[in-house]
Amino acid sequence: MRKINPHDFKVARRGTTREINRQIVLNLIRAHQPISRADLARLMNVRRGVASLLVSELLSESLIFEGAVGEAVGRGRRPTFLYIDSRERCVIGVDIRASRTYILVTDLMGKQLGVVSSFQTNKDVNALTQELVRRIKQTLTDYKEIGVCEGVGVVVPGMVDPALGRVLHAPTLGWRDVSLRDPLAAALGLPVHIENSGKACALAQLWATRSDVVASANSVFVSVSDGVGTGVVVNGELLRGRHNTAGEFGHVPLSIDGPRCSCGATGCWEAYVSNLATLSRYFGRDLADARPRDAETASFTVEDLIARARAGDAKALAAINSTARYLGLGLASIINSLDPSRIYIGGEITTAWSLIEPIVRGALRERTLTDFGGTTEIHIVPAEEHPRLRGAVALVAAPAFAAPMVA
Amino acid sequence: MRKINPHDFKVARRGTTREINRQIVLNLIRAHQPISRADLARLMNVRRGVASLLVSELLSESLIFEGAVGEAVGRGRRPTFLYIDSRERCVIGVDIRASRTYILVTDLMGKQLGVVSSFQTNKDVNALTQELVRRIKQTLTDYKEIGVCEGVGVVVPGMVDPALGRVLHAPTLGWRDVSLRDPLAAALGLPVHIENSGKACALAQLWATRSDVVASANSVFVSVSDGVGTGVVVNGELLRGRHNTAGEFGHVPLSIDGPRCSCGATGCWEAYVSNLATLSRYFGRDLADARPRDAETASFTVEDLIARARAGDAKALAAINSTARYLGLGLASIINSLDPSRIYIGGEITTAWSLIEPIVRGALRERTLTDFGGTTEIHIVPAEEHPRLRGAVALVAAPAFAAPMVA
DNA sequence: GAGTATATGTTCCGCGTTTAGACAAAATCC
DNA sequence: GGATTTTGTCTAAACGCGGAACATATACTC
Repeated sequence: MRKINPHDFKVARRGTTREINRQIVLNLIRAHQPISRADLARLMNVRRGVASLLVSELLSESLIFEGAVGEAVGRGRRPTFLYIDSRERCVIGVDIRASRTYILVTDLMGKQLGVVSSFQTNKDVNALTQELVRRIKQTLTDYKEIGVCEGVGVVVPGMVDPALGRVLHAPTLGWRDVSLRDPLAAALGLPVHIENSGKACALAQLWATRSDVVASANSVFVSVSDGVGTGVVVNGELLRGRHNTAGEFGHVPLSIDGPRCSCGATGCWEAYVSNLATLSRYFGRDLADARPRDAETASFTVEDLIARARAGDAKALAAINSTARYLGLGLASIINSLDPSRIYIGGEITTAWSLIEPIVRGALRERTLTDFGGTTEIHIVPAEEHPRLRGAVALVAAPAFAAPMVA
Repeated sequence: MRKINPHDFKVARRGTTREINRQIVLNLIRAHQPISRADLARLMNVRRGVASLLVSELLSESLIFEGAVGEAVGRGRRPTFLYIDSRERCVIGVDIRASRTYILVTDLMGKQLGVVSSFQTNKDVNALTQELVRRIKQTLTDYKEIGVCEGVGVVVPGMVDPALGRVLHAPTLGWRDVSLRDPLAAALGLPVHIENSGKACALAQLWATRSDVVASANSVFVSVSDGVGTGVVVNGELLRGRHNTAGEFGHVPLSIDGPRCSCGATGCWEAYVSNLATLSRYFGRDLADARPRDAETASFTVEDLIARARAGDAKALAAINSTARYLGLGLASIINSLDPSRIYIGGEITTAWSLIEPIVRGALRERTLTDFGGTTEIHIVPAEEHPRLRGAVALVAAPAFAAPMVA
């Protein structure tokens, strides 16, 4: 039951019906390919004639293509299968992180086309832009077979204004109101989209096409690494809020008097569950201590910690279990406030999921308001799936499949 | 950019375009009445012919009516004004609270038609249902001029399944999985809708037609009274979540080690800012103390406390200021997680808004992640506006104006 | 191997709805 | 009283769904 905004609405035009159904066909092909016109008509509950016309429109725009004739199930004419046309079209995803920057090339369906390449992040925006341009151009010329590039998606760990294409604030990069999209787009001659990495991760899961897991239209992505990034999907749409800053659950407090957080406040969830917090707990240091780690501990990662815990180091296990508990307590807040169908968790700590799940679940049950809450689906997203890069790619690929704005 | 759910979508039919535009016209008349066909056509950017046809459809269904001919602005034929037809049609709103139950009759536009009546809540569901039926029938026969009743909206302080029409859990009423809608509907012979009161309050603000304030499509309603109820509106739609339990910000913690909350957990926002918490703070009692208040303090309300504070009672002022600070800290969590365009606050504490606003704002700035956050619009909704009853009414009236589900 | 049954994909026409423009009605200005 | 302007209605064209017929292609049966 959505209210029509009487000051900003979209009237349905003569072609609106067509536009809607066209997008539905496109999405059905995306989700069910290979699929025949007849099956499309059945799924949509329209006559085959309508489906045929919609398909021929998409064919003429070469958004889809006719593949081989399929095998008939019973008797009768065999169906011609339709596919999203991702041949000779590619998308580039860029994940800028504090330490390194990653690049991935995929097709329009998000299928990985090469290896993930990376380089050290130069925090000078101009230098970074130049290096990105160089590497992207290199990639596109090196591999001619990947075809035309449809666009570049860039995700950044910070606040972004996607409309203006600017990074408003990225603390770990030291960026404040820097222009990123337009210089990149100008130098590459390609459309560029930028977005916050937490939001992009949520997008990636929303738009993922996996046969085993159906994407959830109400979900939250929680990325636990140096900080805690979150992205929220409501009704199949990314929750942006007034200033595109919605979804910062990392800075909702567990205890307002708790340890100091990188954001300046105290007791944020992030200050309890970030990798830094977990390691600090292990090394017995004050969580609020921001001094650089000494040489011994500088290269010690959460993965190392988990390895030690699995090897029987009780102190390591205790540190991880503690993080697990706080993780669950924070997830409970997300569940109480949003009641999502599913929560995705990414980040290094998830490699210990088998160890920590019972503790997370226990904390969850402790603080969720309803019994449902404690049973909320939790999906672990391993780092190998590159959720941020997938999200960057989705920024480019998804708009073509989105529902038209109407009413 | 909404994703089309490939397993649950709505194909656009031959009449879908018209359905959409019909609803737009209805909403424009609702928002701008009195308005002429020609003005509708201009607002919608369509030909007058189309607007005329849509209007005549609505006229034939007597959803709208033609009023007097308006005064011409310049020269030319004078416009015939159109209005939502709320003549001879009424809606009944019911607000069930732990202590008392309130009834309000309005027209389809939510205009109050009589006085708000109330009676002591009988916590036995059957008895309460019978009394409600008796009183509603009485009201409808007493005032013939209010016309046909379009339906009854009921709001309850607890978890509701609007689809099944059941109250799943209402702690203050002691209800657990009770059937409320169907018995009422059967006895009254009228459509009945039930919903959680916090969600209804948010609905009320979304659907309110006020010339001075434009409703916000991204807002949060926070109701501070015995407990803390919240309702969230995203993209002009009530946020329900998987089990219709979304929006329980009252049980997001400020400090997990804080005072015990009615929900069983500790340190919930509610445990810091509810009326009980404020009063307990004044009386110097442990916030976690659940013992019944003694005779002296039993009838002492937050309003009394505010009166004392305004009269110069330093202890009273301190108690209120403390609540104000916690209120701001909790609102910061809402802003960080949802970044709404506007927050509505209702409840007794708001009568002290002039006293507490600087403190609330200060706490807000302290914990919001961005500078925008601290400037989020806050609207006070006074009790006299009966936001819960308005919400109950909106449950009945709003569906007729809602956007069609498409794509 | 011919005939029959069944499934896919195309084509044609009907009808509802927007789009465009003409026209009548009503009011003001000169 | 005539010109001008605005409202509201009406008609024809274009568009796209709805329904059904038709051609095509395959498998089964005798």
